[in-house]
This record gives sequence, C-alpha cells and structure tokens, in this order.
Amino acid sequence: MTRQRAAILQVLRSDKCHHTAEEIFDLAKEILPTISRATVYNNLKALEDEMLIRRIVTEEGGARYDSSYIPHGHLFCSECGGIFDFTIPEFHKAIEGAADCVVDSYELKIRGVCSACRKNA
Amino acid sequence: MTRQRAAILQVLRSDKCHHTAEEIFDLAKEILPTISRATVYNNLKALEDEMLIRRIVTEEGGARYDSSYIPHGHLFCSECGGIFDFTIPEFHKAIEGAADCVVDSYELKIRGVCSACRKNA
DNA sequence: TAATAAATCTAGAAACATTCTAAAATGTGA
DNA sequence: TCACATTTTAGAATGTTTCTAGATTTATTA
Repeated sequence: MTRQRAAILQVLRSDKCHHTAEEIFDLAKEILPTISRATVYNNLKALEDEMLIRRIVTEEGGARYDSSYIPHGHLFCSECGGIFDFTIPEFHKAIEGAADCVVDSYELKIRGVCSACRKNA
Repeated sequence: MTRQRAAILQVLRSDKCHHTAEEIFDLAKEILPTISRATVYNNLKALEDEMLIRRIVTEEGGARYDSSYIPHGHLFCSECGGIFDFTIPEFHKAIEGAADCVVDSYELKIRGVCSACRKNA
C-alpha cells in the first residue's frame, strides 16, 4: 500500500460518483501533485485484480471505476447523465437459467430515466 | 444503401459472430477491396442509429457489433472466448422494478462458462 | 444526355485513452 | 548501510476511433 495507491482509494471512496481514469488522475494530483498517469492506471488495474474496485465500461467505450467490487446493475440516466447502482435479488440464478451457464460475474447496464428525473419532468 | 453499406451488412449477417470493427473492415475488403476504415466506422454508426445493428462494448473496452438490434443478454465465455446471445422473458419489467426507472434499452454482460465448455471439462 | 447539387467515399492525419519502457525513487531485509 | 525488489515517473508508443479535405458516386433537373 503506497501513498499513491492510498490517494487513489481515497478519491474513489470520497463520493458515490463513478469516475473516469482521467478524473481520478486529476483528483489524485490534488493529494499527490507528482503522481503520474501510468501510476493511476497501474493501481486501478491492481485494485481491480484485488477485487477492491470494479471497472465498468460505458456504452461509449470509456471506462469508469466503481468503489465497490460486488456485482450490481448500473442505470445510466439519459436525462441527468448520472450513473446509479441497483441490485436484483436472486439475479445470478435467473440469468444462469436463461443463459444456460455458470455465472462468474455480470454487468447489467440500463439506459433509461431515473426516478428523480421522472418526477421532475 | 450504397455498395459499401451493403457489403458491411453482408459481413454482419453472414454468421453469428460478434465482430470487431477491424474484422468487419477486413471482411468487407474481400468484397470491396478499396473500402476504407472510415467508411466502415461511419456506416456502423449509421446502421446503429437506424436500429439495424447494435454495438456492444466488451469488458476490455473494445466494441463489437451484433447483427440484431433487439436487446438481449451476452454471455462471454471465459473458456472458449465465444460471445453467445440469450434473452430473459419479462426482463424489462424485472429491472424496471429493481432500478426504479423506465428502461429504454439494456445491455447485460455475463462472464462465465458456456454449456458446451462445461460439458467438455 | 449534360450539368448540377448532394451525399458518400477514400486516404491519411489527428485525437484520445491506455500501455509500455527505461530510469529514478522508494521500501525491505540481512 | 548495502543489495535487492518493487513502485513510480515522464514520456514515447500503441491501438482504436474520429476528423478532414478532396475525389467519387448518386440523384435531380433540364
């Protein structure tokens, strides 16, 4: 656990956003001004291997990082641009039946309108 | 509908693979040797806007193209590397309830072992 | 058919996110 | 402290996708 890795974890856990690598780099620089991009990428990869964070890929192809590794769904709101977490109970079993497979992990992305934006409309 | 676009659609519909843009470019070149990369990308984007094909992004961040636009799940087999389609009946309603949202589209990616690989093991 | 306009294509340059490389810095155990 | 392994840094390199400018094709009208 180096200072650099601690700074990256601190950034990830400071709020509930799902940041891009570049955003994490910028925020980590506020803590450690000399940190380099490669260090951010290396540590994000290491943290994902250690199952401490999860990398999620948006529909556009860019990566974002989730401070939790536990599999859950992500709602990408088309109104506010927010990314919201949710879980479906018994989801593993449902998709194992539908896909006829043993599920190691899953990533469910929804494009839609979140309840807050729906109420404001 | 130009010859180029027809060639790209022909490649996409010739088999059940989920090709990358580069693979589609190479295969389209066998039909139209002078076709350019930008044409392939432009047409893939146009075809997705027209809801004739669907772009899916892998866990690694690379894009692959599905010859069907109808939303369905994708199983990425960790043994054979194949990408397999599947559907879950009533899935829209289930995730709308769990995520408290109105679903426009979804993309469900599973990492696991397909039934064929499971039988061979 | 000829002239014109609009859309599309091509080739290569540019942009972007990510990975690699080699050297410098840091941490660890004897 | 010394040697060794690990990590970091800065910038170059890579791979994918987009942009650009000019050429080609297609469609339209006379």
